[in-house]
Amino acid sequence: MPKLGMEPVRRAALVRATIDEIGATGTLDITVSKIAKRAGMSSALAHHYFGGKDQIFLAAMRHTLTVYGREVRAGLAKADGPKARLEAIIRASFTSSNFRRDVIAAWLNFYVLAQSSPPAQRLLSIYQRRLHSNLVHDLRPLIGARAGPAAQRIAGLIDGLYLRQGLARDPDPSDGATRHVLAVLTAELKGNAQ
Amino acid sequence: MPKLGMEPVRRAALVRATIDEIGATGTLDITVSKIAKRAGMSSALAHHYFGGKDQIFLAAMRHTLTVYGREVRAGLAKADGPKARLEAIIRASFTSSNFRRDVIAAWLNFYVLAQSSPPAQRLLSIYQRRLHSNLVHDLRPLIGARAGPAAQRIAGLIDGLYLRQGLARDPDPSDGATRHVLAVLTAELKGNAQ
DNA sequence: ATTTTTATTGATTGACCAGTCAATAAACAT
DNA sequence: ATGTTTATTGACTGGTCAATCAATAAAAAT
Repeated sequence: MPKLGMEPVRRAALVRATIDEIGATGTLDITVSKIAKRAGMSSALAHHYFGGKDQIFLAAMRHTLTVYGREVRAGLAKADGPKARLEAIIRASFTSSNFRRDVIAAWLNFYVLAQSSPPAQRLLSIYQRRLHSNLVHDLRPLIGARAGPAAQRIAGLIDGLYLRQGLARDPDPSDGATRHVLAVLTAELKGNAQ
Repeated sequence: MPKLGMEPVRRAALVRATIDEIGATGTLDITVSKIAKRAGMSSALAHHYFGGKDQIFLAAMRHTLTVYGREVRAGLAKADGPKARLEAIIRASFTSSNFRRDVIAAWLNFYVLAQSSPPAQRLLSIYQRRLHSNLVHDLRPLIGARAGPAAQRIAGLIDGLYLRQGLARDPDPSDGATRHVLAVLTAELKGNAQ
């Protein structure tokens, strides 16, 4: 039965199945067999393509980060001027593709893993640095030297609201979180945060 | 050898050992045997007093929450007026006893667990509601109807900065986080966040 | 035609671990 | 003295799971 060129198809299926499985259980305590079954293959094949459980999960997070990065860039492309660009960055963090229950569950487990796994820590740092430098880039022309601290506050607020929303029982539309961050952005631009 | 009245001693030792062990590994993926060894007893005894692994961890989080609550109350007792009280609440979240690596690791794992464990979810809700109502109580006299949304932003910022600090490699003194939250508080009080 | 590469899985191994239980013994109660 | 409660553990059980491997087979290359 072997059709050639299956590798990318299988990898993609495993990545999606991993996020689905994490979303279904909430935990990273899932078995390779379950992921493989969800992706329609044997666990041996999953090992064959990824090598091990950690690498499957890291691939899933790399994918999540790629999707997020794409959304940020898409938003920035349409934005005109620093303020519009800042709003685009903030909105991108709460788009429906990043704000789904399963994706949030993956993020939470990713945070936990980042404490003990250097590759996960590295991946997380990439996300954090990118967000920070994106924010600073567009805050600087508006508030100069205060851009750095302001960016830290906004980034912290994004992560915190993301976390809180992920744990809320009611699936509040991401609107609330977005508006909250925009409100703080406004305050930062008015220079009243000190 | 049995000395009587060991139960509270053993329980306390297990709670402390649990947080230490989580801090050492970063994961909740720890064995009862490891915890028990760290606490100087057999795993059977740990099971005897707590019943199961989940219950040991929940007890550890209940303890953490108790310590945190005590610190909030201690801060509030010394504060005079709404603004000083708000500052006390914020400072309490970042005291050295809550801001230790192992405690933060426990929190992260607690967030993950809260997605799938109703008792953990309940415990987390208690923390969140308490923080929110504490903030609203002292924001209301200062900014009236805007207290609710402002409290959500401040609570989100606290959680987000806590999370970010927990994942940073350099153990930045909690000062930075505290100052950031106080800065946003100032902005909220000036009424410029919308 | 046959060798090599790619795809695929069932079965197995080796390790780990949560939870149980029977057994031991000190303290206390009667 | 005898019985009961509390403390304690070594040993065991049942189950789970990551990772490996040998075996099967289709496609591609020679």
